[in-house]
Amino acid sequence: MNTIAEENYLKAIYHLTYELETTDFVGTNNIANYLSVKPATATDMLKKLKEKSLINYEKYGKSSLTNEGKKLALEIIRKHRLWETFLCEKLGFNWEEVHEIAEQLEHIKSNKLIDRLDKFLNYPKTDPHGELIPNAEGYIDYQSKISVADMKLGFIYKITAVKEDSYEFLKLINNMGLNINKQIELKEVNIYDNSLQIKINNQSINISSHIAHKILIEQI
Amino acid sequence: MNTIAEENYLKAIYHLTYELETTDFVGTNNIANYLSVKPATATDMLKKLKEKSLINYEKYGKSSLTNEGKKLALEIIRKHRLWETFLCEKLGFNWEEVHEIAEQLEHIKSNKLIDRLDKFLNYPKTDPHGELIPNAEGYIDYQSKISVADMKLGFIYKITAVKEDSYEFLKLINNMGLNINKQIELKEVNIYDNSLQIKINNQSINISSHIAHKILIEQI
DNA sequence: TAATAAAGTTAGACTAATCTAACAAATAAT
DNA sequence: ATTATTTGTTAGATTAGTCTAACTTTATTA
Repeated sequence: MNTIAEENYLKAIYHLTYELETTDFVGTNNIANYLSVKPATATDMLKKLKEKSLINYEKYGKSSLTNEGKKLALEIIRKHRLWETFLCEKLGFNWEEVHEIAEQLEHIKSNKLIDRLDKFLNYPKTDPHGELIPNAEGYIDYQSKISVADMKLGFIYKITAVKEDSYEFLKLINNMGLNINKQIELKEVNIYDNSLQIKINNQSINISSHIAHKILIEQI
Repeated sequence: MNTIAEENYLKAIYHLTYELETTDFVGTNNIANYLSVKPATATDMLKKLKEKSLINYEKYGKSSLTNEGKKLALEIIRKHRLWETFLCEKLGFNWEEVHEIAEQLEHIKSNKLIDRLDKFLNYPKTDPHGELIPNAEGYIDYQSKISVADMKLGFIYKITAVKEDSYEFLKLINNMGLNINKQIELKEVNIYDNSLQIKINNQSINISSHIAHKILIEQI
């Protein structure tokens, strides 16, 4: 079993490598800065995590997660995002308020608890910020995150979900014929305003960039 | 803000004084034993809690909670019992499984969280074990816990709740005419088996001690 | 009431996580 | 390529919570 501090370092390394940086390795100062501790403190913890085979670390070198470390980091991120979803959907918090509380809840130790929570929330794929939630095996379904704005020419997609569920938004996309499971294809990007020409229902329609980002799709 | 260890000591002293013992003071060994730590460890913490004005403690003497300490202890107990209720009612845990998880959840810091949870659970008065849940001000409504078995001669009560909700149990008490809001009065205790003669609906009926403990009442 | 037992405290040590200050290595810049 | 800057490490100290071992106080009992 790992301490809360250890879990926070693993999570930090995960975010820095896979979400904020382009490289697969992160520096000690980087980690220290992210966690608001001094570099000396981070050095000590990196040694400890290397000892536990959770990270790759060499003196004066950059660090990276081992497979085991990555798996643990994803477990914590899963917990964090499921709790955030719970706080917003069930307890009515705004998504700006939930982060701090989820930072505490993510360290509760009980696999059964988190699996039951997942079920209670109906196995959500994304949290209230739109971030993907890893499943119990630590697998992230990146497919489920691409939106109409990410479509590439020459591929066919289908609409799977929307990111906003206000009545007004749903009415609009319904009027445009953009329904779940409909097939959709990119024809052209209008340089002028980044709006898209889309083929749907055998006709070409124009979708604003704003709307395009809110409609999730999957390649078929 | 207090540490998790401090909170656990306050809770331990509360339980030992108000729920397990008859006196208002508890010994150091008693506390240490309850928390599975050595007496020396407890001594150190007792000094610290005295310093923070959360307990009354004198060298070689017994300890007790100050008003502030008691208030904090009740806050933690409130959180513990609300989380237990959540785990059982919303996530489908059995009541034997929830204690360990609630021991962790009770230390999450956020008043807003616990008040929202309380609302989400519809302001429950007791947890799944039948223990009373203190309200946000630390007040425990002991009235709501007395059962038919606690009735005194010469007072009039009304039925407010039941502690078991199996179909069979509800059918039985319905057949006996014991419904919510009905007025009820004690006539006699049968020494033979501790069963009670009760006046209800203008007739005298016999209720076994077992059933009597499961029907909650309130004096009117 | 004096001896014994039980309860409680003190002193010194350990671990985890943090810090500051001094130092060392790696990278960038002239 | 030598210097300057940035990055990272080491050593020693601190705080919280715990331990063991030795000691003191209070309570019990013969």
